[in-house]
Amino acid sequence: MVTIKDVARECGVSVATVSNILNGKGKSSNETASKIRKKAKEMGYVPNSAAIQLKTKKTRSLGVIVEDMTIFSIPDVVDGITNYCDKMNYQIELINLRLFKNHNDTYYYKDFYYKRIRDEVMKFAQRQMEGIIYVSAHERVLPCFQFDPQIPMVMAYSYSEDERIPSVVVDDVNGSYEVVKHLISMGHSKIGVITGKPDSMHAQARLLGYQKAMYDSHNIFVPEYILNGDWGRASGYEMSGKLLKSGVTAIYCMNDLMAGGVYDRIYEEGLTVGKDISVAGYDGRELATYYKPPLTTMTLPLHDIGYEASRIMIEMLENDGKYTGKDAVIQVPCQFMEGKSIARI
Amino acid sequence: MVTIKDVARECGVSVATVSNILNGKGKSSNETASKIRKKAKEMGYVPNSAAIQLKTKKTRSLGVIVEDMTIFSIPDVVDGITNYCDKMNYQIELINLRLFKNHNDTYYYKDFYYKRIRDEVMKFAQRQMEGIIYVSAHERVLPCFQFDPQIPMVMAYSYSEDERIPSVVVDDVNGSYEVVKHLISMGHSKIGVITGKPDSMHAQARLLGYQKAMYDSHNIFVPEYILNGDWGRASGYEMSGKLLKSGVTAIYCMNDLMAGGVYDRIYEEGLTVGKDISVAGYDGRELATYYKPPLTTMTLPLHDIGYEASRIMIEMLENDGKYTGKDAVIQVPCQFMEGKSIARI
DNA sequence: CTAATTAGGTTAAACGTTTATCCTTGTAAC
DNA sequence: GTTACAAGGATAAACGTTTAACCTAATTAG
Repeated sequence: MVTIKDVARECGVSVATVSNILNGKGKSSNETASKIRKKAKEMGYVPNSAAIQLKTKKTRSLGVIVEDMTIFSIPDVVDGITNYCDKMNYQIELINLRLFKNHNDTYYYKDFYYKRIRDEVMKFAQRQMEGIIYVSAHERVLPCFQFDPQIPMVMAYSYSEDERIPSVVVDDVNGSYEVVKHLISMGHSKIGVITGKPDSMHAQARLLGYQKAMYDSHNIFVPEYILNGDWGRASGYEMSGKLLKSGVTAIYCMNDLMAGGVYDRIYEEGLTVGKDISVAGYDGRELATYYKPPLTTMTLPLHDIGYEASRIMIEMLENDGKYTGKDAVIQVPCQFMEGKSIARI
Repeated sequence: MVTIKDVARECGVSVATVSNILNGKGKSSNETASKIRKKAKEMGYVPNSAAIQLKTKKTRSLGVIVEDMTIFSIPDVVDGITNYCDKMNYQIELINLRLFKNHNDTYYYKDFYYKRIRDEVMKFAQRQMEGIIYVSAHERVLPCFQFDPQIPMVMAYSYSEDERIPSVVVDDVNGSYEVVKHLISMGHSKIGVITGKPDSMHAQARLLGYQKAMYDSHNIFVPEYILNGDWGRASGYEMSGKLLKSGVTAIYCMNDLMAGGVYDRIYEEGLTVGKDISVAGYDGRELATYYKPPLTTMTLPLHDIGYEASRIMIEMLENDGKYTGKDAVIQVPCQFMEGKSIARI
């Protein structure tokens, strides 16, 4: 490997001069400057980043921790992160916890879980990462960052309990509001809803959006129209049975998977989706475009969440690691995706 | 940040001693040893990895380049890579080229494409990555690594033209062979096949597997049974129209997406999949488990490919960066996934 | 004509480790 | 009582940069 010394010797100048020229600092004649640049290129000089790091204490690297690389949504968030970091010329180190794969249930005990994360954060600190982005599709709040190493952090796609740590999340309330508003605008007022797991933040927020939309449109609140699902396809199938009997004209599922189960049930009863009964989903998964008819749903802003999270991270870095935004929680809007699963009545 | 000097001063010994103890080298009394270890922990000493890197020239980091994080298969391969690297205590730096997103078509011109990759490899070299794993879901061969920096490389999920670079790929021939053998074992002999794009390595290999299975079972080769698809759902729909007329009892699609189109067509003609006509797929996508009936398919060994690629990478690293395996191409077997889409006749 | 400034550099310290070499003691062997 | 050796450490150079401080000659201001 050719070093700055080699270049300096070859050009007959000091290393300081080479360093200055190559970094666009200091002063020097155009003559030497171009000679140095030419030689450096010629000799294939690449600065040793370990040395630079050691000296400047800047790595221009971010640590990214994901809970599971292979589940829906995570890769898209990472895609957004890489997109912005590339633009800003930041490097990314990736840690994939594989939380749902490596370990048995004991792993979920708070202590183990937190210890693992703490260890990884420590490693990142040791490697001089300038900041850490934590990506989780986990619904529950993660209050796990109340410990030592003062390295700036941002949560993407899930919440932090610690208010000093900004969280970039889906704007579920408004997204859900829009879906239901759309159903209403198509003439529906008896709108059943199959929720996700009731203790999930997403389900809570989406339910609020539903209620707000219903309220704003002066629809009477009917408790029987609200049934708890568990995000799984089977629960969509199961709950829609009850809903169909209750006389609703539309079923809003809090994710596309459950909507799949709802489709199954509807066809089983000899009805047709988008004609006899309407269905709306949430998530905007590719899967949903293959449903027959294609599902009307809300696309999650996964890429944007990653992008925004890294934008905030780098902004913090330029500000002494402190977050200066007014809200600790940043809501990113979903995008409406119209299919053919909703009838006008 | 507390350095080794601080620890040394605090313990009243030299930095060399601290370094030796903490790295388990040299000799020293148990007394000082334990004192140093205790103090170090107490003071929260973490070694500065930039300094270590500078001195030892070892980073224990691998660069991973993926062409697009968000497309099917890539995240699972990365998952496999992280799994093995975690075990071996190697760190990962990620670059997501976003090849199909950022740029218009001109980008695909060989020169641009190669230049981009070369640039990224250079960056990795500068950052002292010990090796690079290149992950591509691209079908075509990538002859792009014939350039300077002698940093060890491994290809995952796609082929390299350069024989010095090992490629870890799906064993398509045998996977395809097994699928078709299974169809035959269920009593089918008139087996239509919808291929992927004919110029793709995957399609070629899977076709060979098909032919081999047919030949081994003494089935007559019928050219009309082989129709070219393009991996897209629509082409499955289209091609199955012809196939149904030609009297086949089973249709083998070279991916699950096309199989979806085939299902559509079959139901449109008033037939039932898994009864009147059988369908087999390839890829083992989650999607396929939601088909009705669930599709019988071959699951790609994506995790294993990543795992194996990094295993080979690290093996190379321990061997002066040279690959010593006998084959430049490592085939990883698929796993058969039985659905209910194949009738016994 | 002198003093101040500037252009175009050079010197050397510093970043935080590792590691080969060197230096004391104390003990054992003869 | 000398010689050897080992145990337990210390010294200092080196890794490849950056950067503050310094130097010299030439130009400019007054």
